[in-house]
Amino acid sequence: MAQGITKRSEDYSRWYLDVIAQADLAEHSSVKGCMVIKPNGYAIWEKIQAQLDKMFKETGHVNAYFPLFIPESYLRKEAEHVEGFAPETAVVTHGGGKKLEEPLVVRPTSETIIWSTYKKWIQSYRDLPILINQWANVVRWELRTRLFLRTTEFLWQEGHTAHATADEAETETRRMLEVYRRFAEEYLAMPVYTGVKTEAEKFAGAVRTYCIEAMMQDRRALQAGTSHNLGQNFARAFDVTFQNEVGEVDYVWATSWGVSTRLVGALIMSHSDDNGLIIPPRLAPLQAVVVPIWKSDEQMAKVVAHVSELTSTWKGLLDFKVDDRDQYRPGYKFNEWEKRGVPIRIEIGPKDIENNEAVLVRRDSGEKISVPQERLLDTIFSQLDAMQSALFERALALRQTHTFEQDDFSEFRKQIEEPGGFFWVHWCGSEKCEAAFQETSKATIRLIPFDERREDGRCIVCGAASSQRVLVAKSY
RNA sequence: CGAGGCGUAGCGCAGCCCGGUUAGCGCACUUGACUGGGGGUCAAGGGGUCGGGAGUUCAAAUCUCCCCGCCUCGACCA
Repeated sequence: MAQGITKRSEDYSRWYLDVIAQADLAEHSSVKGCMVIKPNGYAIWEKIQAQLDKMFKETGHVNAYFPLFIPESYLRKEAEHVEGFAPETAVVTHGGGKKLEEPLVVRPTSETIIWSTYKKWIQSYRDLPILINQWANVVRWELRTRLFLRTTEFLWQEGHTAHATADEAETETRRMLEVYRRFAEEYLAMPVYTGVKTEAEKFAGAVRTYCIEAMMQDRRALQAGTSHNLGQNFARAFDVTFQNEVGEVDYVWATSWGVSTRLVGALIMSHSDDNGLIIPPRLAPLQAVVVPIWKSDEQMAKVVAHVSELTSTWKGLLDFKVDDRDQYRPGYKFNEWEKRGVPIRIEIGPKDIENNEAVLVRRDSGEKISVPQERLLDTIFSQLDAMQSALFERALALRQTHTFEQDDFSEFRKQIEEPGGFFWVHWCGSEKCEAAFQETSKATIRLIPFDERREDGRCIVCGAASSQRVLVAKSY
Protein backbone atom coordinates (compact mmCIF):
# COMPACT_ATOMS: atom_id res chain seq x y z
CA MET A 1 0.00 0.00 0.00
CA ALA A 2 2.20 2.75 1.27
CA GLN A 3 5.55 2.81 -0.40
CA GLY A 4 8.27 4.81 1.21
CA ILE A 5 6.73 4.80 4.66
CA THR A 6 8.10 2.52 7.36
CA LYS A 7 5.39 0.95 9.50
CA ARG A 8 4.91 2.43 12.97
CA SER A 9 5.24 -1.01 14.48
CA GLU A 10 8.59 -1.53 12.79
CA ASP A 11 10.40 1.69 13.60
CA TYR A 12 8.45 4.58 15.01
CA SER A 13 11.04 7.29 14.52
CA ARG A 14 11.71 6.29 10.95
CA TRP A 15 7.97 6.25 10.35
CA TYR A 16 7.84 9.82 11.65
CA LEU A 17 10.60 10.96 9.30
CA ASP A 18 9.05 9.05 6.38
CA VAL A 19 5.67 10.70 6.92
CA ILE A 20 7.33 14.12 6.85
CA ALA A 21 9.27 13.27 3.71
CA GLN A 22 6.30 11.73 1.89
CA ALA A 23 3.99 14.61 2.79
CA ASP A 24 6.73 16.99 1.75
CA LEU A 25 6.52 18.97 4.99
CA ALA A 26 10.16 19.71 5.73
CA GLU A 27 13.72 18.62 5.19
CA HIS A 28 17.08 18.93 6.89
CA SER A 29 19.02 21.97 5.79
CA SER A 30 22.70 22.22 5.11
CA VAL A 31 23.03 23.88 8.51
CA LYS A 32 23.28 21.23 11.17
CA GLY A 33 20.21 20.93 13.35
CA CYS A 34 18.17 23.33 11.27
CA MET A 35 15.29 22.51 8.97
CA VAL A 36 13.68 23.89 5.88
CA ILE A 37 9.93 24.04 6.41
CA LYS A 38 8.48 23.39 2.97
CA PRO A 39 5.21 24.86 1.70
CA ASN A 40 3.08 21.90 2.82
CA GLY A 41 4.52 22.05 6.32
CA TYR A 42 4.47 25.80 6.55
CA ALA A 43 0.81 25.87 5.50
CA ILE A 44 -0.05 23.81 8.58
CA TRP A 45 1.94 26.18 10.77
CA GLU A 46 0.06 29.09 9.20
CA LYS A 47 -3.25 27.47 10.12
CA ILE A 48 -2.01 26.95 13.67
CA GLN A 49 -0.83 30.56 13.81
CA ALA A 50 -4.07 31.96 12.46
CA GLN A 51 -6.22 30.17 15.02
CA LEU A 52 -3.96 30.85 17.98
CA ASP A 53 -3.55 34.48 17.00
CA LYS A 54 -7.31 34.79 16.96
CA MET A 55 -7.53 33.25 20.41
CA PHE A 56 -4.84 35.58 21.73
CA LYS A 57 -6.66 38.60 20.35
CA GLU A 58 -9.89 37.36 21.90
CA THR A 59 -8.18 37.30 25.29
CA GLY A 60 -7.01 40.88 24.86
CA HIS A 61 -3.50 40.42 23.59
CA VAL A 62 -1.75 42.43 20.89
CA ASN A 63 1.22 41.53 18.74
CA ALA A 64 4.57 43.31 18.73
CA TYR A 65 8.10 42.47 17.71
CA PHE A 66 11.33 42.59 19.69
CA PRO A 67 14.85 42.15 18.31
CA LEU A 68 16.56 38.88 17.48
CA PHE A 69 19.78 40.04 19.17
CA ILE A 70 20.10 40.40 22.90
CA PRO A 71 23.11 41.97 24.66
CA GLU A 72 24.87 39.15 26.46
CA SER A 73 24.74 41.05 29.73
CA TYR A 74 20.92 41.05 29.70
CA LEU A 75 20.79 37.31 29.74
CA ARG A 76 23.00 37.29 32.80
CA LYS A 77 20.74 39.46 34.92
CA GLU A 78 18.41 36.74 36.12
CA ALA A 79 20.48 34.06 37.87
CA GLU A 80 18.37 30.96 37.14
CA HIS A 81 17.60 32.17 33.64
CA VAL A 82 21.24 32.49 32.61
CA GLU A 83 22.04 29.16 34.15
CA GLY A 84 19.27 27.56 32.13
CA PHE A 85 19.99 29.15 28.80
CA ALA A 86 23.68 30.04 28.63
CA PRO A 87 24.74 26.52 27.57
CA GLU A 88 22.47 26.58 24.54
CA THR A 89 22.90 30.06 23.12
CA ALA A 90 24.45 31.13 19.85
CA VAL A 91 26.55 34.27 20.30
CA VAL A 92 27.44 36.86 17.70
CA THR A 93 30.88 38.30 18.32
CA HIS A 94 31.51 40.17 15.09
CA GLY A 95 29.52 42.62 13.03
CA GLY A 96 30.48 44.59 9.94
CA GLY A 97 33.87 42.95 10.01
CA LYS A 98 34.68 44.23 13.47
CA LYS A 99 34.67 42.59 16.84
CA LEU A 100 31.71 43.80 18.87
CA GLU A 101 32.28 45.57 22.15
CA GLU A 102 29.63 43.40 23.70
CA PRO A 103 28.68 40.06 22.19
CA LEU A 104 25.06 39.64 21.13
CA VAL A 105 23.13 36.53 21.99
CA VAL A 106 20.69 35.21 19.40
CA ARG A 107 17.50 35.01 21.47
CA PRO A 108 16.72 31.61 22.96
CA THR A 109 13.62 33.35 24.38
CA SER A 110 12.87 37.04 24.85
CA GLU A 111 12.19 37.68 28.53
CA THR A 112 15.35 39.71 29.02
CA ILE A 113 15.07 42.01 26.02
CA ILE A 114 11.38 42.50 26.68
CA TRP A 115 11.73 43.30 30.37
CA SER A 116 14.56 45.70 29.67
CA THR A 117 12.04 47.43 27.39
CA TYR A 118 9.05 47.18 29.71
CA LYS A 119 11.13 49.07 32.26
CA LYS A 120 10.76 52.12 30.05
CA TRP A 121 7.05 51.61 29.52
CA ILE A 122 5.87 51.13 33.06
CA GLN A 123 5.61 53.75 35.80
CA SER A 124 2.11 53.47 37.15
CA TYR A 125 -0.51 50.79 37.71
CA ARG A 126 -2.34 52.69 34.98
CA ASP A 127 0.25 51.37 32.51
CA LEU A 128 -0.73 47.83 33.41
CA PRO A 129 -1.49 45.24 32.35
CA ILE A 130 0.66 44.89 29.26
CA LEU A 131 -0.55 41.96 27.20
CA ILE A 132 1.85 41.40 24.33
CA ASN A 133 2.53 38.44 22.11
CA GLN A 134 5.21 38.03 19.50
CA TRP A 135 5.59 35.59 16.63
CA ALA A 136 9.26 34.94 16.18
CA ASN A 137 12.11 32.54 15.60
CA VAL A 138 14.44 31.53 18.40
CA VAL A 139 17.70 29.61 18.54
CA ARG A 140 18.74 27.00 21.07
CA TRP A 141 21.93 25.11 20.41
CA GLU A 142 20.54 21.62 20.83
CA LEU A 143 22.77 18.58 20.77
CA ARG A 144 20.25 16.17 19.35
CA THR A 145 17.62 17.43 16.93
CA ARG A 146 14.56 15.99 15.21
CA LEU A 147 12.44 17.66 12.54
CA PHE A 148 9.77 19.86 14.16
CA LEU A 149 10.21 18.32 17.62
CA ARG A 150 13.57 19.84 18.38
CA THR A 151 15.58 21.96 15.99
CA THR A 152 18.31 24.49 16.59
CA GLU A 153 16.18 27.29 15.20
CA PHE A 154 12.42 27.08 15.57
CA LEU A 155 9.37 29.25 15.11
CA TRP A 156 7.06 30.02 17.96
CA GLN A 157 4.96 32.61 19.69
CA GLU A 158 5.87 34.00 23.06
CA GLY A 159 3.44 35.98 25.14
CA HIS A 160 4.92 38.37 27.67
CA THR A 161 2.57 40.07 30.07
CA ALA A 162 3.05 42.52 32.93
CA HIS A 163 0.61 42.87 35.83
CA ALA A 164 0.00 44.90 38.96
CA THR A 165 -0.71 41.97 41.26
CA ALA A 166 0.42 38.44 41.86
CA ASP A 167 -3.16 37.22 41.52
CA GLU A 168 -3.59 38.84 38.17
CA ALA A 169 -0.39 37.27 36.88
CA GLU A 170 -1.46 33.88 38.15
CA THR A 171 -4.86 34.26 36.51
CA GLU A 172 -3.21 35.19 33.24
CA THR A 173 -0.85 32.22 33.41
CA ARG A 174 -3.72 29.82 33.98
CA ARG A 175 -5.91 31.51 31.40
CA MET A 176 -3.30 31.04 28.67
CA LEU A 177 -2.75 27.45 29.71
CA GLU A 178 -6.46 27.00 29.15
CA VAL A 179 -6.17 28.61 25.70
CA TYR A 180 -3.48 26.05 24.88
CA ARG A 181 -5.58 23.20 26.24
CA ARG A 182 -8.55 24.28 24.15
CA PHE A 183 -6.44 24.71 21.04
CA ALA A 184 -4.83 21.30 21.48
CA GLU A 185 -8.10 19.51 22.03
CA GLU A 186 -10.44 21.39 19.71
CA TYR A 187 -8.09 22.10 16.83
CA LEU A 188 -5.23 19.62 17.01
CA ALA A 189 -7.75 16.98 18.17
CA MET A 190 -5.15 16.01 20.72
CA PRO A 191 -6.21 15.33 24.32
CA VAL A 192 -3.83 16.83 26.86
CA TYR A 193 -3.26 16.69 30.57
CA THR A 194 -2.64 20.00 32.26
CA GLY A 195 -0.68 20.63 35.41
CA VAL A 196 2.40 22.09 37.06
CA LYS A 197 5.99 21.25 36.28
CA THR A 198 8.30 20.14 39.08
CA GLU A 199 11.10 22.47 40.21
CA ALA A 200 13.54 20.46 38.11
CA GLU A 201 11.43 20.73 34.97
CA LYS A 202 10.19 24.30 35.22
CA PHE A 203 11.33 27.19 33.02
CA ALA A 204 14.60 28.80 34.10
CA GLY A 205 13.53 32.00 35.81
CA ALA A 206 9.90 31.10 36.48
CA VAL A 207 8.19 30.79 39.82
CA ARG A 208 5.92 28.16 38.40
CA THR A 209 5.53 26.51 35.01
CA TYR A 210 2.26 25.03 33.79
CA CYS A 211 2.13 22.74 30.81
CA ILE A 212 0.01 20.66 28.52
CA GLU A 213 1.22 17.12 27.91
CA ALA A 214 0.00 14.83 25.16
CA MET A 215 0.53 11.15 24.47
CA MET A 216 1.98 10.31 21.09
CA GLN A 217 1.21 7.05 19.30
CA ASP A 218 4.38 5.47 20.63
CA ARG A 219 3.02 6.26 24.10
CA ARG A 220 5.66 8.81 24.89
CA ALA A 221 4.74 12.19 26.29
CA LEU A 222 5.16 15.40 24.36
CA GLN A 223 5.16 18.74 26.10
CA ALA A 224 3.04 20.75 23.72
CA GLY A 225 2.88 24.11 25.43
CA THR A 226 4.00 25.94 28.54
CA SER A 227 2.75 28.91 30.51
CA HIS A 228 4.95 30.48 33.15
CA ASN A 229 4.19 32.56 36.17
CA LEU A 230 7.41 34.55 36.41
CA GLY A 231 6.48 36.27 39.67
CA GLN A 232 8.65 39.34 40.14
CA ASN A 233 11.86 37.61 39.08
CA PHE A 234 12.37 39.52 35.85
CA ALA A 235 11.02 42.78 37.26
CA ARG A 236 13.66 42.54 39.97
CA ALA A 237 16.39 41.62 37.54
CA PHE A 238 15.55 44.55 35.28
CA ASP A 239 14.33 46.87 38.01
CA VAL A 240 10.83 47.30 36.64
CA THR A 241 8.70 49.00 39.28
CA PHE A 242 5.38 50.78 39.33
CA GLN A 243 3.34 52.85 41.71
CA ASN A 244 0.10 51.17 42.75
CA GLU A 245 -3.29 52.70 43.54
CA VAL A 246 -2.32 53.53 47.07
CA GLY A 247 0.96 55.12 46.04
CA GLU A 248 3.31 52.31 46.99
CA VAL A 249 6.15 51.26 44.72
CA ASP A 250 6.33 47.57 43.86
CA TYR A 251 7.93 45.28 41.32
CA VAL A 252 5.76 44.28 38.37
CA TRP A 253 4.37 40.75 38.12
CA ALA A 254 5.06 38.81 34.94
CA THR A 255 4.00 35.86 32.83
CA SER A 256 5.23 34.30 29.64
CA TRP A 257 3.81 31.49 27.55
CA GLY A 258 4.60 29.81 24.28
CA VAL A 259 3.98 27.12 21.75
CA SER A 260 6.19 26.31 18.80
CA THR A 261 6.48 24.52 15.47
CA ARG A 262 6.79 21.47 17.70
CA LEU A 263 2.99 21.44 17.46
CA VAL A 264 3.36 20.34 13.85
CA GLY A 265 5.31 17.35 15.14
CA ALA A 266 2.58 16.73 17.71
CA LEU A 267 -0.05 16.82 15.00
CA ILE A 268 1.88 14.32 12.90
CA MET A 269 2.52 11.90 15.75
CA SER A 270 -0.98 12.07 17.17
CA HIS A 271 -2.97 11.13 14.13
CA SER A 272 -0.98 9.90 11.15
CA ASP A 273 -0.98 6.26 10.11
CA ASP A 274 1.08 3.85 8.06
CA ASN A 275 -0.24 5.43 4.87
CA GLY A 276 1.06 8.86 5.79
CA LEU A 277 -0.03 12.14 7.24
CA ILE A 278 -3.49 12.77 8.68
CA ILE A 279 -4.37 16.40 9.36
CA PRO A 280 -7.29 17.29 11.61
CA PRO A 281 -9.85 19.06 9.37
CA ARG A 282 -9.83 22.29 11.34
CA LEU A 283 -6.11 22.74 10.69
CA ALA A 284 -5.97 21.30 7.19
CA PRO A 285 -4.71 23.80 4.60
CA LEU A 286 -6.61 21.71 2.07
CA GLN A 287 -9.78 20.19 3.46
CA ALA A 288 -10.89 18.34 0.37
CA VAL A 289 -9.47 17.37 -2.97
CA VAL A 290 -11.59 16.51 -5.98
CA VAL A 291 -10.20 13.93 -8.38
CA PRO A 292 -12.07 13.87 -11.68
CA ILE A 293 -11.87 10.57 -13.50
CA TRP A 294 -11.98 10.01 -17.23
CA LYS A 295 -10.92 7.65 -19.97
CA SER A 296 -10.91 9.49 -23.27
CA ASP A 297 -10.04 13.09 -24.03
CA GLU A 298 -13.68 13.91 -24.74
CA GLN A 299 -14.64 12.42 -21.40
CA MET A 300 -11.94 14.42 -19.71
CA ALA A 301 -13.33 17.65 -21.11
CA LYS A 302 -16.83 16.73 -20.03
CA VAL A 303 -15.93 15.58 -16.53
CA VAL A 304 -13.65 18.53 -15.84
CA ALA A 305 -16.34 20.94 -17.02
CA HIS A 306 -18.92 19.24 -14.84
CA VAL A 307 -16.63 19.33 -11.81
CA SER A 308 -15.77 22.97 -12.27
CA GLU A 309 -19.47 23.77 -12.54
CA LEU A 310 -20.23 21.72 -9.43
CA THR A 311 -17.48 23.28 -7.34
CA SER A 312 -17.98 26.83 -8.52
CA THR A 313 -20.19 27.58 -5.52
CA TRP A 314 -17.69 26.12 -3.03
CA LYS A 315 -15.20 28.93 -3.27
CA GLY A 316 -14.85 30.78 0.00
CA LEU A 317 -16.75 28.09 1.88
CA LEU A 318 -14.21 25.30 1.71
CA ASP A 319 -10.46 24.98 1.17
CA PHE A 320 -10.41 22.57 -1.74
CA LYS A 321 -8.57 21.75 -4.92
CA VAL A 322 -9.52 20.04 -8.15
CA ASP A 323 -6.71 17.74 -9.25
CA ASP A 324 -7.21 17.56 -13.00
CA ARG A 325 -3.59 16.90 -13.86
CA ASP A 326 -3.51 14.72 -16.94
CA GLN A 327 -0.05 13.28 -16.40
CA TYR A 328 -1.06 11.18 -13.39
CA ARG A 329 -3.60 8.43 -13.14
CA PRO A 330 -6.30 8.42 -10.48
CA GLY A 331 -4.65 5.78 -8.30
CA TYR A 332 -1.49 7.81 -8.14
CA LYS A 333 -3.42 10.90 -7.13
CA PHE A 334 -5.39 9.04 -4.44
CA ASN A 335 -2.16 7.88 -2.95
CA GLU A 336 -0.47 11.23 -3.16
CA TRP A 337 -3.28 13.12 -1.40
CA GLU A 338 -3.47 10.40 1.19
CA LYS A 339 0.20 10.78 2.03
CA ARG A 340 -0.35 14.50 2.35
CA GLY A 341 -3.14 14.05 4.82
CA VAL A 342 -5.98 15.82 3.02
CA PRO A 343 -9.06 14.92 5.11
CA ILE A 344 -11.53 14.27 2.32
CA ARG A 345 -11.22 13.07 -1.23
CA ILE A 346 -14.02 13.34 -3.74
CA GLU A 347 -14.02 11.15 -6.84
CA ILE A 348 -16.21 12.09 -9.76
CA GLY A 349 -16.21 10.06 -12.96
CA PRO A 350 -18.52 9.45 -15.90
CA LYS A 351 -20.58 6.89 -13.93
CA ASP A 352 -21.10 9.34 -11.09
CA ILE A 353 -22.17 12.08 -13.43
CA GLU A 354 -24.70 9.72 -14.98
CA ASN A 355 -26.09 8.91 -11.51
CA ASN A 356 -25.73 12.45 -10.26
CA GLU A 357 -23.47 11.17 -7.49
CA ALA A 358 -19.93 11.52 -6.20
CA VAL A 359 -17.72 9.23 -4.14
CA LEU A 360 -16.49 10.68 -0.86
CA VAL A 361 -13.53 9.08 0.93
CA ARG A 362 -12.41 9.93 4.44
CA ARG A 363 -8.70 9.97 5.15
CA ASP A 364 -8.92 8.70 8.72
CA SER A 365 -11.12 5.66 8.11
CA GLY A 366 -10.69 5.07 4.39
CA GLU A 367 -14.47 4.76 4.26
CA LYS A 368 -16.03 5.41 0.85
CA ILE A 369 -19.57 6.66 0.50
CA SER A 370 -21.69 7.66 -2.49
CA VAL A 371 -23.31 11.04 -2.11
CA PRO A 372 -25.90 12.75 -4.33
CA GLN A 373 -24.21 15.76 -5.87
CA GLU A 374 -26.73 18.26 -4.53
CA ARG A 375 -25.87 17.15 -1.00
CA LEU A 376 -22.14 16.94 -1.60
CA LEU A 377 -21.01 20.18 0.02
CA ASP A 378 -23.13 19.60 3.13
CA THR A 379 -21.86 16.06 3.40
CA ILE A 380 -18.27 17.28 3.15
CA PHE A 381 -18.91 19.64 6.04
CA SER A 382 -20.55 17.02 8.18
CA GLN A 383 -17.82 14.51 7.41
CA LEU A 384 -15.12 17.05 8.26
CA ASP A 385 -16.80 17.58 11.63
CA ALA A 386 -17.16 13.87 12.17
CA MET A 387 -13.53 13.31 11.32
CA GLN A 388 -12.39 16.04 13.67
CA SER A 389 -14.20 14.33 16.57
CA ALA A 390 -13.17 10.86 15.48
CA LEU A 391 -9.50 11.84 15.58
CA PHE A 392 -9.88 13.25 19.05
CA GLU A 393 -11.74 10.18 20.26
CA ARG A 394 -9.17 7.85 18.78
CA ALA A 395 -6.32 9.74 20.44
CA LEU A 396 -8.22 9.80 23.72
CA ALA A 397 -8.87 6.07 23.55
CA LEU A 398 -5.17 5.42 23.02
CA ARG A 399 -4.32 7.51 26.06
CA GLN A 400 -6.99 5.87 28.18
CA THR A 401 -5.82 2.38 27.42
CA HIS A 402 -2.22 3.32 28.13
CA THR A 403 -2.54 5.30 31.32
CA PHE A 404 -2.12 3.40 34.57
CA GLU A 405 -1.95 3.88 38.30
CA GLN A 406 1.07 2.17 39.71
CA ASP A 407 2.28 1.86 43.31
CA ASP A 408 5.10 -0.64 42.96
CA PHE A 409 8.42 0.75 41.76
CA SER A 410 9.87 -2.40 40.23
CA GLU A 411 6.57 -3.09 38.52
CA PHE A 412 6.59 0.50 37.24
CA ARG A 413 10.06 0.05 35.81
CA LYS A 414 8.90 -3.00 33.91
CA GLN A 415 5.70 -1.45 32.64
CA ILE A 416 7.30 1.80 31.50
CA GLU A 417 9.24 -0.37 29.03
CA GLU A 418 6.35 -2.65 28.10
CA PRO A 419 3.58 -1.78 27.43
CA GLY A 420 4.72 1.81 28.11
CA GLY A 421 2.47 4.78 28.61
CA PHE A 422 1.52 7.30 31.25
CA PHE A 423 1.74 6.39 34.92
CA TRP A 424 0.06 8.08 37.84
CA VAL A 425 2.31 7.45 40.80
CA HIS A 426 2.70 8.77 44.30
CA TRP A 427 5.72 10.98 44.80
CA CYS A 428 6.93 12.51 48.04
CA GLY A 429 8.08 15.71 46.36
CA SER A 430 11.81 15.28 46.87
CA GLU A 431 14.32 15.95 44.12
CA LYS A 432 16.11 12.79 45.06
CA CYS A 433 13.14 10.60 44.27
CA GLU A 434 12.45 12.58 41.11
CA ALA A 435 16.01 11.90 39.98
CA ALA A 436 15.46 8.24 40.74
CA PHE A 437 12.75 8.06 38.12
CA GLN A 438 15.06 9.39 35.50
CA GLU A 439 18.04 7.27 36.36
CA THR A 440 16.25 4.00 36.65
CA SER A 441 13.63 4.31 33.97
CA LYS A 442 14.56 7.27 31.73
CA ALA A 443 11.08 8.54 32.52
CA THR A 444 10.38 11.94 34.01
CA ILE A 445 7.64 13.55 36.03
CA ARG A 446 5.65 15.26 33.33
CA LEU A 447 3.37 17.21 35.62
CA ILE A 448 1.67 17.53 38.97
CA PRO A 449 -2.06 17.73 38.30
CA PHE A 450 -4.16 20.54 39.76
CA ASP A 451 -6.87 19.13 41.97
CA GLU A 452 -7.19 15.68 40.55
CA ARG A 453 -5.59 12.56 41.87
CA ARG A 454 -5.53 13.74 45.47
CA GLU A 455 -5.37 10.77 47.77
CA ASP A 456 -3.11 9.53 50.53
CA GLY A 457 -0.40 7.16 49.48
CA ARG A 458 3.28 6.37 49.73
CA CYS A 459 6.03 7.64 47.43
CA ILE A 460 6.72 4.93 44.89
CA VAL A 461 10.46 5.43 45.33
CA CYS A 462 11.09 6.04 49.04
CA GLY A 463 7.77 5.14 50.69
CA ALA A 464 7.32 8.53 52.39
CA ALA A 465 3.82 9.96 52.68
CA SER A 466 2.27 11.50 49.57
CA SER A 467 -1.06 13.22 49.14
CA GLN A 468 -1.27 13.22 45.37
CA ARG A 469 -0.32 11.25 42.33
CA VAL A 470 1.86 12.77 39.60
CA LEU A 471 2.13 11.92 35.92
CA VAL A 472 5.27 10.06 34.89
CA ALA A 473 6.24 9.05 31.36
CA LYS A 474 9.05 8.82 28.91
CA SER A 475 9.10 11.99 26.94
CA TYR A 476 10.39 13.67 23.82
C1' C B 1 32.33 14.67 23.32
C1' G B 2 31.99 8.66 23.82
C1' A B 3 30.32 4.24 20.61
C1' G B 4 28.70 2.41 15.78
C1' G B 5 27.53 3.28 10.58
C1' C B 6 27.71 5.95 5.94
C1' G B 7 29.36 9.53 1.82
C1' U B 8 28.99 6.86 -6.05
C1' A B 9 23.00 10.88 -10.92
C1' G B 10 17.53 14.59 -7.68
C1' C B 11 16.45 10.22 -4.10
C1' G B 12 17.68 5.05 -2.63
C1' C B 13 21.62 1.82 -3.54
C1' A B 14 25.34 -1.97 -6.11
C1' G B 15 30.40 -1.92 -7.57
C1' C B 16 35.45 -1.41 -3.39
C1' C B 17 37.95 -7.24 -0.26
C1' C B 18 40.78 -9.12 -5.25
C1' G B 19 42.96 -1.70 -9.01
C1' G B 20 42.24 -2.66 -15.65
C1' U B 21 36.74 -1.34 -21.43
C1' U B 22 32.38 3.67 -22.07
C1' A B 23 30.84 3.43 -13.60
C1' G B 24 25.83 0.39 -13.15
C1' C B 25 20.68 -0.60 -11.09
C1' G B 26 15.73 0.98 -9.05
C1' C B 27 12.76 5.27 -8.39
C1' A B 28 12.23 10.17 -10.19
C1' C B 29 12.81 13.29 -14.75
C1' U B 30 12.12 14.37 -20.57
C1' U B 31 9.58 12.84 -25.34
C1' G B 32 5.96 9.70 -27.70
C1' A B 33 2.23 5.98 -27.98
C1' C B 34 -1.23 3.03 -25.71
C1' U B 35 -3.83 3.86 -21.00
C1' G B 36 -7.13 6.00 -17.05
C1' G B 37 -12.77 4.28 -10.62
C1' G B 38 -6.28 2.54 -5.76
C1' G B 39 0.87 3.91 -6.89
C1' G B 40 -0.13 1.66 -15.38
C1' U B 41 2.69 -0.49 -19.87
C1' C B 42 6.10 -0.11 -23.79
C1' A B 43 9.78 2.57 -26.51
C1' A B 44 13.43 6.28 -26.90
C1' G B 45 16.30 9.79 -24.03
C1' G B 46 18.88 13.42 -20.48
C1' G B 47 21.57 13.58 -16.11
C1' G B 48 28.03 11.73 -12.55
C1' U B 49 33.96 16.88 -9.48
C1' C B 50 32.48 8.37 -7.40
C1' G B 51 32.57 13.91 -0.23
C1' G B 52 37.63 16.90 -0.54
C1' G B 53 43.00 16.77 -0.73
C1' A B 54 47.58 14.26 -1.03
C1' G B 55 50.10 9.73 -2.08
C1' U B 56 51.18 4.56 -4.33
C1' U B 57 50.73 2.78 -9.53
C1' C B 58 51.52 2.22 -16.48
C1' A B 59 46.40 2.59 -14.48
C1' A B 60 42.43 4.44 -8.48
C1' A B 61 35.27 4.74 -7.12
C1' U B 62 38.52 0.48 -5.69
C1' C B 63 44.88 0.56 -2.03
C1' U B 64 47.39 4.25 1.90
C1' C B 65 47.28 8.82 4.78
C1' C B 66 44.95 13.38 6.17
C1' C B 67 40.62 16.39 6.20
C1' C B 68 35.31 17.41 5.77
C1' G B 69 30.24 16.18 6.22
C1' C B 70 26.01 13.27 7.57
C1' C B 71 23.06 9.50 10.16
C1' U B 72 21.91 6.18 14.48
C1' C B 73 22.67 5.42 19.84
C1' G B 74 24.27 7.76 24.82
C1' A B 75 25.29 13.00 28.26
C1' C B 76 21.23 18.76 27.46
C1' C B 77 15.95 20.58 26.10
C1' A B 78 10.00 23.89 23.69
